[in-house]
Amino acid sequence: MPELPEVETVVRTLEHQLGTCTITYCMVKWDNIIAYPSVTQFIEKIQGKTIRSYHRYGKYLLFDLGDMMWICHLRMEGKFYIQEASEPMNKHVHVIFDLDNGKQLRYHDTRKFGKMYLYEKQEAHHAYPCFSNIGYDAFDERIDATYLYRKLHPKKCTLKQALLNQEIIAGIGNIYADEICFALGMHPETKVYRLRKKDFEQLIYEMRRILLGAIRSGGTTIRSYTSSLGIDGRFQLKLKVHMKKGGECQVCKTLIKKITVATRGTYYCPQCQKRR
DNA sequence: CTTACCTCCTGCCCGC
DNA sequence: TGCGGGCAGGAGGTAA
Repeated sequence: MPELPEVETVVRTLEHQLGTCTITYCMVKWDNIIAYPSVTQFIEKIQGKTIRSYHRYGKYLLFDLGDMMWICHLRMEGKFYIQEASEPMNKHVHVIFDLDNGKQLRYHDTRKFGKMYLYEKQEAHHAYPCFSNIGYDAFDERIDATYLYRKLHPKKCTLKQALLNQEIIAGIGNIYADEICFALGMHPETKVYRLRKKDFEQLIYEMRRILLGAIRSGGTTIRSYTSSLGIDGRFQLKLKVHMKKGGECQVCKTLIKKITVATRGTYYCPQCQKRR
């Protein structure tokens, strides 16, 4: 499940491996991947465009095409591969881009949950319809304790729900939400209105420390996720609670528990993480 | 406003 | 060994 660090890894890898290149031909094999505009329009407009730069916003990838912006969300299992046209086609490749450097950029997505958008380029990110409900990126300087307190203190939701809410902080998914709760020593079901400004300062610090650590190790791999070019992240070795049910807590040796919070599988240490 | 539930999909895991 | 059922999960949608 690509979250902020994995998407960052994909962006950096594609930028490094492809650089500036032109899309000469596009083929869509599963229509529902294309969220906007229509499949026909998407193909028509993207062919002939040059990828000028690569960006990330929350969990979204952005390809700057000059006059247009191509935006992708990998959801659960989306991956990009750069391959020779002669290499065998995997059955889970749903969108194919021929490039002027002779290679193909292939979008692979086992569950077909990913989405692609193609818009006229806008000045600001929030001008794109797919970002209308997306808040600041986790590394955006506008996220500070005051901002989080103002946004979250009136809410009745739990800490884990708040971390997963892309309208407040963009980029955190199920894995890092669990890791951040552990780092804070807070139970994932702690109500956010119990948190003080000081807690939010700590939250921002731990969130960025964990996300940066994951970016440095190339993103996390759990079951399905590999960044483009088959490079696996190695952060899974450093996960402290996520997917560790029945394992010993590294701090206190208590067994890690798994519960469900807002329909998400949630892992935590019952000793280190207390409700407030 | 909040919560609950449904949809999209496939692979995996379980029980028989 | 195989088959059917249940389940996970990011985000958007709708209903209550």
